[in-house]
Amino acid sequence: MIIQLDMQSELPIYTQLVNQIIEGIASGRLKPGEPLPSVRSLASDIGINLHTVNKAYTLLKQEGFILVHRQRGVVINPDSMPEITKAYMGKMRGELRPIVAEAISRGMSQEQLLQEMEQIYQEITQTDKEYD
Amino acid sequence: MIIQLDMQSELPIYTQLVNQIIEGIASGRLKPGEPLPSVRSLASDIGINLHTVNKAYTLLKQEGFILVHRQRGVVINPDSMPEITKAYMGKMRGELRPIVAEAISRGMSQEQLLQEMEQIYQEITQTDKEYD
DNA sequence: TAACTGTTATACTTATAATACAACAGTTAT
DNA sequence: ATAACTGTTGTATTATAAGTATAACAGTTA
Repeated sequence: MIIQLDMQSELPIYTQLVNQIIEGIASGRLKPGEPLPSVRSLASDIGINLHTVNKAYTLLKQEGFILVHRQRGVVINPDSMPEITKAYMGKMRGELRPIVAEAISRGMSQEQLLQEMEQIYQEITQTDKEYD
Repeated sequence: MIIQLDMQSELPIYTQLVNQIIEGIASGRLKPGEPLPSVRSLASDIGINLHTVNKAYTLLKQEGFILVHRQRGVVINPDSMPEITKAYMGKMRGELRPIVAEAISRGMSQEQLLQEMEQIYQEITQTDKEYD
């Protein structure tokens, strides 16, 4: 699992970590049951503090993306992924809304916008690569 | 212009202000040339500090959504809206990407996702209302 | 026994968000 | 003229979040 951090980003480090791990799952690079580095080794590898990694793992655990066996380590949830709950849909719409509004203000058509979304979806799920 | 703030939100107040004004423009409720409340009156109306409103206005001005005449006040840009620049597209894609990734992880299909986006686009631009 | 695992606790630093109070320069209506 | 308004700027303060540093605990594994 390759992690790319932007220290100049306005996004907190732990948020960037969460995002990249979720994208790893979405892309298939991280498969169910696959182990993740320990909080200490990952922190050491990318040069950040243990607590920052721990915060990201804790969030991912609360949502159900990963499982934590007390002394065995961290793994991608081997059984299931988080559901499409009403709470999640509300969160997602709340995030999309200002993005869509700005696009409209700038004159972007619905077709353009949907095409961008489709493009990103394809980029993430592109099947022409295998990760083993 | 009705402003609805969520003081419990993780989003800063000035960000909520920016978002709501941009959505006002996108929906047509705020038309080109239309005046916005002064920093003091808006701050007073919604019970926040002058500087918080000023920060939101400054950001909107920098992007080109509003114009500020030194002593005349603030208006929605009467001539043009910000363009769809490469920088903007990069920002937009960077915001969409983690949202799409999470949706994929949770098993949402491309069709479902596009439908949500379309729904939000329609909600914002619905033409069955007139704002005069 | 030594090296590892997640977890927890405390303390500290830094940056951002928001507020409070004040003033300046220019405009507008009385 | 003068009072009331405009955006702008400055400084100081408080609160919260982010990140780091150091340390320890309990259980696992080689």
